[in-house]
Amino acid sequence: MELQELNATEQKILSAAKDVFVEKGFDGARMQEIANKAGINKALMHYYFRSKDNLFNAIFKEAFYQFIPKLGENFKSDKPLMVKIEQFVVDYIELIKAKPHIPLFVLHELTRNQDFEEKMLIDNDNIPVNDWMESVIKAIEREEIIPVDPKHLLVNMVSMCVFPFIGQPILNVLIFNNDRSAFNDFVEERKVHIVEFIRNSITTKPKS
Amino acid sequence: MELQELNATEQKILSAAKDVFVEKGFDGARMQEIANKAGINKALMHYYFRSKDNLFNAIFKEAFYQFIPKLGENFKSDKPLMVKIEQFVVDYIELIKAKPHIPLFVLHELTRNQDFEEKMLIDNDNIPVNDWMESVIKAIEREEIIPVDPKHLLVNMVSMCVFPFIGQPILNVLIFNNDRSAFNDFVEERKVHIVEFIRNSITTKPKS
DNA sequence: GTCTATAAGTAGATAGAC
DNA sequence: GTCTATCTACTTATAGAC
Repeated sequence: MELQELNATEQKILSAAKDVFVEKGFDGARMQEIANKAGINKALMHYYFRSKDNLFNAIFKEAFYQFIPKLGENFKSDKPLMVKIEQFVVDYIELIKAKPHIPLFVLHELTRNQDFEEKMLIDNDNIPVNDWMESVIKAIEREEIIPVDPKHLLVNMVSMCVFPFIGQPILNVLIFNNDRSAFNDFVEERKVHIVEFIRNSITTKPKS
Repeated sequence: MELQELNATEQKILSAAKDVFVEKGFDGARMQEIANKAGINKALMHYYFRSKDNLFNAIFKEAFYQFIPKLGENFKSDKPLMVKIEQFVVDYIELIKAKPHIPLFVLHELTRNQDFEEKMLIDNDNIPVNDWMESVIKAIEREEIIPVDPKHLLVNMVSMCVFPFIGQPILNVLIFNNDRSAFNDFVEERKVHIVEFIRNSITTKPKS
């Protein structure tokens, strides 16, 4: 989306579209439901956005970059690695807590639409994985942490933050006996737990 | 599904249905495509399975229990916890490698269909989370591992095994530059890496 | 059991009045 | 810009011949 002005109607449509697409997925979403939720009719949606595909693309890019955290500023800094990891884990869990359905939605749609790579045109500059790699290697050289593969460490960290939200329906049944507040408490605990779990695994300091 | 006899046609339909539903999801799947893939026509599908919903339910339960690993035999044993963890990680990654699209499919459909709990009638006996909990607590008492919340440890372990497959399209772009064999190597490495990562974090032995 | 033909309903999209 | 009414295509499902 360009940085053009959006009138109130367009904004209402986009907001409703995002709600419905995220909840139902592209295939399950109905233009009629989006129109109803936006308080207008279908014809007006097609006036602003020519097709369902167009409308979807308009909301997906934003959802995608909501899911891909901006590691940039954090990892380019010169703080100790564990400080950066703690900041990432806390911020990322907080982010997903606010929009818990975004990760599953994004990943499902990416799998559905194989040629997304061209569409999304992910610019690796915006998502500086290389900064993360260097950051870990430096920490190893400084002997802040023991030798560890930066890619696996990154995937471990992200997995442990995101997966509970994607697997929530199963966790709710198998672990929390459908007690919704128990799940929320659990996620809150993870901000501390994940950092400690990683720290115990990779830091050179003796354990307490 | 009961353990009744299934004729060849039914099996062809079920097999085709599973392929299409898992690839496209319920909303994206078309009965016509399933019929084509099974080498029959739509009418015959409706003769055996009354509706799309019926056909879906027939394949979903199997997919679900393919995704939920049977921890039973493993965790009821009296082996050291790290031995059990290693066995779980290796077996589970091998399982998902064989059917890499099952996890995202199952989780997406569970989210789509809120009342699945009644439908699936998950019997907690088959999925003995309690055995895992006791197993961890025993290991803490024996001082094989340091004190750690069994629930978080379970979620950590499962997350690190499953998430790479769910997030594969993103990992492929951000980390592996679309080199598919690099992803496969990465997953293979994780069988060892995850176990070591957990061992370093929770065992009482000094690090090497 | 297996097929062809078709019914009934719904989806996305457009025409055209205001 | 916003609406009502409608078109066209597609989807699930069924009727009925063999």
